[in-house]
Amino acid sequence: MADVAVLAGVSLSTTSLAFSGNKPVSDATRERVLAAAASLGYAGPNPLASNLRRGRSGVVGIAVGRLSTAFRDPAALPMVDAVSEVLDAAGFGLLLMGDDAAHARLPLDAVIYDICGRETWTSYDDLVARDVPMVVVEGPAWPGTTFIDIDHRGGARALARHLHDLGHRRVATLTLEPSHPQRGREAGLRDVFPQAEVIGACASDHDAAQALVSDYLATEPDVTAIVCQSDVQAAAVVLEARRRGLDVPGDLSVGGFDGVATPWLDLELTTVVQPLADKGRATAEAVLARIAGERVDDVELPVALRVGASTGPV
Amino acid sequence: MADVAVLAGVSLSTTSLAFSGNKPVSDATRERVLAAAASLGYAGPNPLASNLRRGRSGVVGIAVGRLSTAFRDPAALPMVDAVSEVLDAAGFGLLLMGDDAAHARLPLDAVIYDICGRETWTSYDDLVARDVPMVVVEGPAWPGTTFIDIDHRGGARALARHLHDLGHRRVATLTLEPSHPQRGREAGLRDVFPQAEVIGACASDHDAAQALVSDYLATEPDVTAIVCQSDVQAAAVVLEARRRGLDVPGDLSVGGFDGVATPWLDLELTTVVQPLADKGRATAEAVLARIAGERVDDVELPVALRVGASTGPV
DNA sequence: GGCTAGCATCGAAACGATTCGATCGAAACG
DNA sequence: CGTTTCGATCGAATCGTTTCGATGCTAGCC
Repeated sequence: MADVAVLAGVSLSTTSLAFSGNKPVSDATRERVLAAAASLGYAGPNPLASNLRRGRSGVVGIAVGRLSTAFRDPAALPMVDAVSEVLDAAGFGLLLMGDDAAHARLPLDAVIYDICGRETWTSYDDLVARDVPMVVVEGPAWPGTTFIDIDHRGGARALARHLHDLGHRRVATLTLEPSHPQRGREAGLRDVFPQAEVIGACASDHDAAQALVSDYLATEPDVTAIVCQSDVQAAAVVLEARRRGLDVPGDLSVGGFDGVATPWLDLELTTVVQPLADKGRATAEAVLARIAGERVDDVELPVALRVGASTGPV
Repeated sequence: MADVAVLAGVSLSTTSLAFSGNKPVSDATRERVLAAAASLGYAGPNPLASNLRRGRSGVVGIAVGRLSTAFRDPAALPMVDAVSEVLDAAGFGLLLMGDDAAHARLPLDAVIYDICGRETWTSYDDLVARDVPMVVVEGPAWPGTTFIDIDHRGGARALARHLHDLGHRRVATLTLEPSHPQRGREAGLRDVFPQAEVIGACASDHDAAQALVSDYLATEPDVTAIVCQSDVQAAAVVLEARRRGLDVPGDLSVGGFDGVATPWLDLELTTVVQPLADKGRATAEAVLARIAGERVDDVELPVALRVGASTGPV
């Protein structure tokens, strides 16, 4: 940059300003600087140096655990997509943080913890020590973090009421692996069906859900509805029920959660639709605000029951 | 860090060495330094400063286009997963690069372009100017980049031969949107069935494929097999064929590409299995080598035909 | 014509580490 | 006991910007 300054006949500071635009520079000067840069093959301020000086890297970490697990659930993508969109627009990039890596040396301006089932993350203490802002999505409300969530309990309760209204009284549920959202969703169900039987817990994964439900249905249980805690699970339950000759919703009603597309299913699920993109945007905005040093309030987003064709009267 | 040095009674350089381990430091000294750091609440070297000095950020960008599109295809995840794993182990993080964002200011040590249909990327020129190493996976072989690919053509040809051996002569194909892999796969098919009819082109997306095939099958075409260029497409074709009362593979054989799991399908697809994890590892290793300044040869990985239950004799 | 504003520019001081080459001791050797 | 060797430690230079406060200059105002 110094060479560019000399060639353009201006000072180093002016050259910097010409690139960053942080203070007014006359058009003539700016053009002279850019021309000099071009002729010297200078590609603009070195990001590393710029980062040090500004105390900011423009990189935001997102901890989602193993990628293939985290993104297998179609609910994850639109959310991360929205995060990425907002951050991109603000000039920030999104860095995927694997499970256990030593991210201590990476230049992170903030970190997002998304749907983390694990109650502890190896990096948490370190990030606290470094004073890196953290935003937790549907996870435990750790001290010092900003918390973005949806109304798990309210949504689950609405779905349960819908089933109750249809006359269902004997209901079983397939839960997620122990994690934060799981608790609220199960609680909402129990607000209406305190006795609901737990079939088992598994990730939002087709095979796992199908296996659990297959075993369960083999016992010819006396239930008229199964409430799942994700749409992927619900889709698996529908397919498995049919495979066993049950009609959905004639013989069995099935409820989901998330409101994602299940194109391989020729039936619209009754489910609790959560505003995935809004959640992502709220998350990204919280991140930006915290990076800017502002105080940020926790957020809880509403959900909506969508009645599809997978539930019906008893 | 200077304060830590003073408190520990050593020089700044020794303190740095105690943290980085780049040169031997006596155990006693290291402990003293770490203790001093702990008592001062010093969380280790500032990554930003470290980055500038070392000329490296530890961040590798991966350009995949829009996330929700890129990761909807289950073939994408295991590959990125493997990339992330290798990079993590080497202390690098993976930064998702959206479509058009200005990543110019981000501190990137290298960039991966994955399966990019677009022939140009807005960031390419800039990265060349900055001299950032680039690795292109299944994309165009731009000058200066390292190229990781699989044997699209050979795989597609093997699948085509398999169908030919089963007696098929009238074959149609569903192609991907124009992009690099598409070309090789279609070429492989035409090595055996030069006249194969193109049903249409769409992304590796269930709905899109189903729509295309639905229209096509409505014309009651005179074909005995449909070759798809991804498993997601193939699964959609199977379901759509069945919906129209066709038996697979009795009335129609269907071939895929990728070798990913399609758990919602009760039938194993005949497909070309590509080594997704190997591809990811090869990519990450190429990235690391190029960051280290080594010359790296292009890579082409083999694929394998897997005969499942979606193809059968005419 | 003198005075104030305000814009463009500049100099210099950070930002917080890493690393090269030199120095200092103590152990190993003959 | 003198010399060599090697590991631990240290000083100082450097990485390439950004930004604060100051300066000069022109334009506008009464």
